[in-house]
Amino acid sequence: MQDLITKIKSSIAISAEAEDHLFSISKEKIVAKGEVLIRQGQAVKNSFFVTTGCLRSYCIDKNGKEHTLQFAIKDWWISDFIAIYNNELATLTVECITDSSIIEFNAKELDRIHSLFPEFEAYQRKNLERHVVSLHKRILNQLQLTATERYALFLEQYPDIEQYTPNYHIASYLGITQQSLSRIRVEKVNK
Amino acid sequence: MQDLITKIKSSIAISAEAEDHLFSISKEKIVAKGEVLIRQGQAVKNSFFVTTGCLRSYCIDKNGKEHTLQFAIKDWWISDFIAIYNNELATLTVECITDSSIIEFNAKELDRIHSLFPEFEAYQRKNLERHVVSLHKRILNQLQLTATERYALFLEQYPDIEQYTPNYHIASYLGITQQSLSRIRVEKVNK
DNA sequence: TAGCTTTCTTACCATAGGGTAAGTTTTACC
DNA sequence: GGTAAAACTTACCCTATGGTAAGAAAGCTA
Repeated sequence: MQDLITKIKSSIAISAEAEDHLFSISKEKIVAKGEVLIRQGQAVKNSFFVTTGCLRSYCIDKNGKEHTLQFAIKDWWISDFIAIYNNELATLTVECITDSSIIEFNAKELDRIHSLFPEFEAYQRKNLERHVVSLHKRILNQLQLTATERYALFLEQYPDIEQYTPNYHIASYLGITQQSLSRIRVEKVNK
Repeated sequence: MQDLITKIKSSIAISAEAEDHLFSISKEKIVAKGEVLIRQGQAVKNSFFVTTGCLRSYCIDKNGKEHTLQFAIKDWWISDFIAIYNNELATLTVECITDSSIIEFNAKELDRIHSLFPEFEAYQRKNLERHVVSLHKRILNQLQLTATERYALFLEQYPDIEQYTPNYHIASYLGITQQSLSRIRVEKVNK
């Protein structure tokens, strides 16, 4: 929990009351590799802040193929924001790739914190802005780069994720099959 | 300008002072088809709210190919948020696809409005959340749908955009060539 | 309405990446 | 340490989409 408080305080000043409230709605959890926190088709109640380990969110298409939307490691948030925003059932599955420790928040309680303690607004706005920017970049990369280039960029941008996750999850994030990623990795070694 | 005020008021209550301030930093403009409001490689000062017409943002890759990040029609915002957030030169070009009327805001003044009039925070948060959700969906669609399916979905989601823009811009948004889009359109007609 | 410009279509071949399947290697666990 | 499961690689052929080029259609403008 201290990780989250520290992260927030690096961005804004928060009162003792606000900190207490945040603490009161938080639930620290240890989760095991393979555990599913949100399952496609079911209701979504929570958002998660990761303190150790690695989680990912993905959807399963009509052919049963998985497509990874996001990885989350230390200090990142993960949930099914599509479902939360639209108040729908989950379109994503959120699963633990490794044993992890997380802080669980009820999404509605977390949303309410902005009206209770407006000091969080600026923090959240910066968070969302950064998120939008990184999504813009990802879309542009997907449009203009080859699979090989996207993989190189992934390793450069997220050097810490590789250690946690099998390559086929990275492949599904990049939009290619694990076989293609394997070929790319072979070519890279031979250069 | 009334369009923007109406849109904001549909989401939050704003004071007369806030409305006045917003008005004071706004600049209504008529822009012609082909006009470039932000050019890749140059400084980015402004964000734009569209009241009529259609604009798009795109980047040009190392082979000179254009990739459309976004279209913007009535009631949408457009700019180079990557550049604004990172305080960098533009990675995108924003151009008018048709004669349009827009409201121009200096990005820094627009950002400052949140500390001057905190009532805008909630509005902006909702805006950003919606934007994140739509980007998540776009990424998932790009990962799991074929070009044909993406085109059908585009027409369904944004039926108003087609009338403003040549097909090759839509193709560049979908991540395919205009030749491929042309083939897709032929197949569709024959069904 | 003629003539230019822009946009769209068609055709041909090339290529990146996919699907399936069969290994091989690594990891986890009893 | 042996065995099963998970992850990765390789190979073969296939398909969707790209590149280039040429031509047709549509839209402007004189």
